[in-house]
Amino acid sequence: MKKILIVDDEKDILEFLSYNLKKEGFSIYTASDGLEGLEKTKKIKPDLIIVDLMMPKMNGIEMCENIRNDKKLSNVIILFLTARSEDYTQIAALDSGADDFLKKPIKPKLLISKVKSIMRRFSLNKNLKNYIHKDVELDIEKYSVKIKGDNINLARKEFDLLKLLINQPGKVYTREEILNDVWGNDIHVVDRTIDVHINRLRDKLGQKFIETVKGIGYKICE
Amino acid sequence: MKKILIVDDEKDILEFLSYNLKKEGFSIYTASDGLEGLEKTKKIKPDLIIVDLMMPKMNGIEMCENIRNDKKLSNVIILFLTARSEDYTQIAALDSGADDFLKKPIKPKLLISKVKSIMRRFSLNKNLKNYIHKDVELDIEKYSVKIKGDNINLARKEFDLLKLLINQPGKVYTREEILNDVWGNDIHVVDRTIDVHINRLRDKLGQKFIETVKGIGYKICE
DNA sequence: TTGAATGTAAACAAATTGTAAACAAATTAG
DNA sequence: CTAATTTGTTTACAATTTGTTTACATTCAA
Repeated sequence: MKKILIVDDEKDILEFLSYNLKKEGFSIYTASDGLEGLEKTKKIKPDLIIVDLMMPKMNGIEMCENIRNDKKLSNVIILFLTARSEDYTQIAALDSGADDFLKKPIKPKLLISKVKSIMRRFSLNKNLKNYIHKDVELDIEKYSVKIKGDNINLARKEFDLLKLLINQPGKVYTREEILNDVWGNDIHVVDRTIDVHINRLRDKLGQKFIETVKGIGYKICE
Repeated sequence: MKKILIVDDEKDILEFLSYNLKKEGFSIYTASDGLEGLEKTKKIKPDLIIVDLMMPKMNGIEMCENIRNDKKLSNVIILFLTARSEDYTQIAALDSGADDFLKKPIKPKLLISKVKSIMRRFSLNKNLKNYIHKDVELDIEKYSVKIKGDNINLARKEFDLLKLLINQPGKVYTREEILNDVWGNDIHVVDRTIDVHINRLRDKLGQKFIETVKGIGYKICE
């Protein structure tokens, strides 16, 4: 499920956007100022951020710049919410790394269309995603994994498994989730196969990188 | 150099856009209706298309749909030019696969900003004429390849394959991507054909230049 | 303490790739 | 035009890597 973070200081707008986007099946998170938005971005790692240009504490452009300067977050799509459509504002926003605009007043149909369209566009390039956690760096495009800068070699299933887990360090992935994501619904393997791959990953990544949650599944240590 | 195709039936607008974009260093091509636009898209393979919504013969939306349905062209960015900004029009356009909008009257600064911003997202160095990586030097125009300055002879398919891979050293190209790019999606050859060509490339370029990523595809060593 | 869950090594199965060779198609030379 | 040559494709099989299962050891929590 695609995650969308909405950042706006006006409660009405937050609710309005949440309602309309939830209806379309997106996972919605909210924040009410730029600082909170930045924090949640780091925590949640949304696929898309819809952010108001004018906000207290940290405005949208500052927030956007902060995000673009963080290598770990560089893949997120940023959509600006703007009341005024003056050119100079848009230019500043574009330079700060915005991907698109939504003009107030927001019309639900246009909102949905735009969000879907921009998601579609970016899903073409989604293989550019990188994940960094602790000493481990994962580059989807290069299919490479580095530990402290040194390349290590992972087999395909090991890579896919790590890719899943590293999506959200700290989150426990059940065996069922893992089977569904890494193997797919129609392929049936014994549960214990996962354990074997986890074991091999631990050999390569170090014993402490992946934690067992007995009775549930596995997670990457935060 | 990035190629931009502008499709509009109004000569004034074609000239206005051409002038402003040429000044920024883009290669500009033009067409005056949707049909011509579609043909030129196939021939030129532009990075970006700026297309008027309303045109004779084939309107922008139809043209856009046609392009989106052709897998070979699916990466092109499409920017709509629209006089009216009514929502229903925009929605139809977004659904047809448009990436963004430009509203008439067009302001040069906004145009440039928008074009650059949207290009940045798709910043693949596709149309460079020469590639140099390690000891290997590839000249697209001359169709020649040098190793440490010495010419070597590559067959056409070998050349095309190398040209693709050397686009982004380190990036893994899947067999599917390779087939799509080197052979095109309407020509069907067996997967293993790729392997054979890779093998021949290795004989000529040295065994260590191209790396196998088992289960995925091939990449050029960084 | 005890039983279920997990770690782990080893055996086995399956998939992928390297590579040579045969053949087909396209190109070039005569 | 035809023959010779080059290029492109398929195939077969060996080598290698990867994936899965199994069996037994170990751990952990009730």
